[in-house]
Amino acid sequence: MMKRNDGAENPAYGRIWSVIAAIPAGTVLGYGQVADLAGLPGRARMVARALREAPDALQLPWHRVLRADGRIAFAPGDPRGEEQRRRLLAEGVVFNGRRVAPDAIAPERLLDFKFWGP
DNA sequence: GGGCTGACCTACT
DNA sequence: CAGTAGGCCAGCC
Repeated sequence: MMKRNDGAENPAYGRIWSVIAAIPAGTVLGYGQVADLAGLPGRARMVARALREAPDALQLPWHRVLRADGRIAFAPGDPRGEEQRRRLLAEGVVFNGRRVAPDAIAPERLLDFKFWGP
């Protein structure tokens, strides 16, 4: 019989959560970028699942993760998306309509430096 | 083992 | 610039 909790024990989830926890306030990242920094290229959807399964005890800045084009992943009107937009605004992230300002998206180079140094 | 689902991505129209 | 189509990968019946 399959364990339903198998995904929560996946070590990849731990790396994903670590990357998200290291995102500086006021900046955002795409799911694909998070996956890439976690050493899991092409697994953006796994990042989404990891966020969904993330325990509240970790207090992850989940609101700093959005789509590659800078839009909120949730559908417009979704309470979670509303809260995400509200938290980002509180951090000084500028919204241009549904998308965040391009300069709010952290370049991968910068985060590589943050993790591994020059 | 086969098929559906999803907090996605890229390219094209 | 907005909307659509196909692709990819892992988790769960």
